Amino acid sequence: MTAGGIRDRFRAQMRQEVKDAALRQLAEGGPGALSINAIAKELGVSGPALYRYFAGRDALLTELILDAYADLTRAISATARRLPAFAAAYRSWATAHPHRYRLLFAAPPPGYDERLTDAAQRAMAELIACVGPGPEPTPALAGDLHGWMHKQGAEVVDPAVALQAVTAWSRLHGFVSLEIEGKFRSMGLDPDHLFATEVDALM
Amino acid sequence: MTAGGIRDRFRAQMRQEVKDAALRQLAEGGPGALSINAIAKELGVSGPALYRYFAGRDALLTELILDAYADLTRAISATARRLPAFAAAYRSWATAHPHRYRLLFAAPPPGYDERLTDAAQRAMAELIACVGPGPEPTPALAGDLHGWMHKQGAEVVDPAVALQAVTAWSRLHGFVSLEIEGKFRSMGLDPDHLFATEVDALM
DNA sequence: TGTACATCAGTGAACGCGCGTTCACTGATGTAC
DNA sequence: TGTACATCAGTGAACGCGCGTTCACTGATGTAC
Repeated sequence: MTAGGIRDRFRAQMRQEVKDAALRQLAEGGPGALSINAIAKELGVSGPALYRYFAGRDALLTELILDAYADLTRAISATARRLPAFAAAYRSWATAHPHRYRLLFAAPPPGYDERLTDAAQRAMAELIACVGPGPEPTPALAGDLHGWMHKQGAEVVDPAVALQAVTAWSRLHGFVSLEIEGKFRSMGLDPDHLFATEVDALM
Repeated sequence: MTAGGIRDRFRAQMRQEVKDAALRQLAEGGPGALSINAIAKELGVSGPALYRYFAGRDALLTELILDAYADLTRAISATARRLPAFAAAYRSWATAHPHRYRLLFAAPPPGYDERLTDAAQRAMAELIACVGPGPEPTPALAGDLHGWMHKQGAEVVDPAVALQAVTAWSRLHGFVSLEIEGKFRSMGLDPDHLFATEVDALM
């Protein structure tokens, strides 16, 4: 099953090459530029060959999203557990891989895949570890937050901390997504300057 | 030129029907579901017929984006000039027309169209009218902000006000885009509750 | 060490589909005399 | 009021393209005896 046979190694490497080519095409062609045939051509192989490695276009796309979540989670968990460091790491990852960042928020392939929400929650757990309690949530909201953390399992967290994490994420996402769409630059504003201001206000 | 002849009226109405069908398809099929042929079929007309009304797919898309900006601007300018009212109107418009809201941030059709940035700035001007001065921007940022408002023409605005507007927009966009992608709901959080909290913190 | 076999990567043809766009054309309709 | 003409909406065929996916098949290669 987990054999390290020659064929298995070859398979793993080829799968990675397919994914790399897919990301390259997403980066160049914008979203919706994920084409089995185009990837095959780039790898110098016929289209149907890729079906040895992925069940189809949707399976490949799903894996790219999962990889993106995992990669982002790795990036943000490698920092000090403080909000400014988190924010900087989050932004760095997004601006370095804008097409992958977009993947996280685009409509997922049809066929609800539980692995996607799991991956998202793993990233969120990192953020929760970086914030302190914010304003006390209203009772209704506290109930929601409690239910969410319960479903997520593991440790019980102060709802005021959970709320702070959600708020920070919302603001960070707003900033980062405007930045990668070039909205600040098209207004002649330097994103670095703006970000410093925004991070100061985050806490 | 601006004749009100029968043919002109017919033309205008048909153009509108094309755009309506286009929006319907965007709403159902997700982004990238804008197809000349599919629209024609929905209108019970052959594909090439639409070329009487729009130069091509890109021209149609550009007009949809311009319409969306204009419609959003109308919605937010119809409110009291206070930030909470602005935020509520902005969110209402976005959640009522999520596919059109996405259009505003998706990659515009190739061939840079100055009308698009103009439309965006008109919306931004409404926001500026709703906020008071925030924290004093750093000198570099103040310079950027000054240049931006200068290019935008008209009235001179305190850079601290402009910064506050940009910040509010960034946060609002973060919240709204997470909401319309269903990220809060998938965490079991009620967007209404969250929004109330976020708006409190906006000011 | 040598041989037979099972595994599996990759091919090429085909299916059915949809896309944006052009072109020459028909036929209705508003308009000018 | 009646007629001739210019305008223009819409058609159907065609072009060239790309897509995801299936299928039967070839040929190499690792593996088991």
